[in-house]
Amino acid sequence: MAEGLQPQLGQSLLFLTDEQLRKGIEAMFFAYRGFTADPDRILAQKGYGRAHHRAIHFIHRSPGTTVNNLLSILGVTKQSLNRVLRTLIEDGLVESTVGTRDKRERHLHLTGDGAVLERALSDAQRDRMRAAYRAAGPAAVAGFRQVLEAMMDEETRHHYEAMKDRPE
Amino acid sequence: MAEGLQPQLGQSLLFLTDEQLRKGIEAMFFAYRGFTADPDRILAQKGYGRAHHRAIHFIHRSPGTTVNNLLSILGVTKQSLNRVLRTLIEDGLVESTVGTRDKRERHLHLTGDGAVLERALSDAQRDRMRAAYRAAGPAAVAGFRQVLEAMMDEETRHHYEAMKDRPE
DNA sequence: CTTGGAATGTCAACAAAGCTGACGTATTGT
DNA sequence: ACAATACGTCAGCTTTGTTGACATTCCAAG
Repeated sequence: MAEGLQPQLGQSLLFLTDEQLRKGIEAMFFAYRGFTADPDRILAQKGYGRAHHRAIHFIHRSPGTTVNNLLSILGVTKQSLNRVLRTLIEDGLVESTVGTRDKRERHLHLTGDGAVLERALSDAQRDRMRAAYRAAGPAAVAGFRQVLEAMMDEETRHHYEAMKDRPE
Repeated sequence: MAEGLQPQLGQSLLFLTDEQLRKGIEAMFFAYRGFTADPDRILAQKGYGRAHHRAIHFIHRSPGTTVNNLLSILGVTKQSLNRVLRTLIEDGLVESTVGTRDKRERHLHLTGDGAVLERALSDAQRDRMRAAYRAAGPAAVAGFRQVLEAMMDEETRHHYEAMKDRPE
């Protein structure tokens, strides 16, 4: 809509037109569906949902994390998280142990079975991600990450960066 | 995990390590929350949800589209879409007209009020997108789009590309 | 021309997962 | 001793997905 108005800028700002932004918005919407499709299929078989996947992912990522910490990462209410956590504990995928230093806290870990499911889910998700990365190439991937990081809320970005370079 | 195993590849494949992929996965999760946060606030005020936003977006994008076409773009069941559409029609944001050629079809359009809400929602979402784009720069944006497109399902990508360059 | 099947859209009922609010219990720290 | 914190739970509501049943419309085969 604006290319006629700012000819002196040449190509440099054309990527900020409403049309380009709309394409980006639709790309996010459609890509997110692909992003979740493979794990969703595995989860549906086991009677779980996306909420279970998120809990499993971050417990795997930060073993021993507390309920409160998980809450602030996931950005949901404790009632909502608790419903998911309860089924995972009942099914023997997650174990909750009373804190040693502070006995009010519960530390969360994946069990062997939990780790198996986590692996299946993240393998499925990584396979698609890897294919996309490989198709796009390293420069594109760097840009992808940059834009996503700039799109996060301030507080969310802190969570993201806090687990940025944790060693394997 | 693998940098010791393939020294002959140098930096070239390091962006495909499990760790890099995991970071991309988390970036998608966290960024999507930011992506939807601003419209969600507007929608909540009016008593609508994300499903209403999606319907409004694509009706705006393709005026006169049929329910069936919208269904295949959104990837939900017709019953689910219908509930959303019904409230939008009742509230006078969308109008549904019986098809002239085929009377089974309903053609969907935004009303004046509907266009006002659409504008508010897309302005909010574009503002964040624009800030992210501006912060990351044009090269990063190109990579962002490339990776997202590679992440879509085959069928989804066809929908995406079908509305790729429709003129304003 | 009729009639049966396919396509389109609507209504009803249920499930997953988010939310608020209230409350109980154990533990910690002042 | 008492207030604050961490966690769990009950009850109830909302949004948005699902399946199943049904009405309307179109089209094509007989």
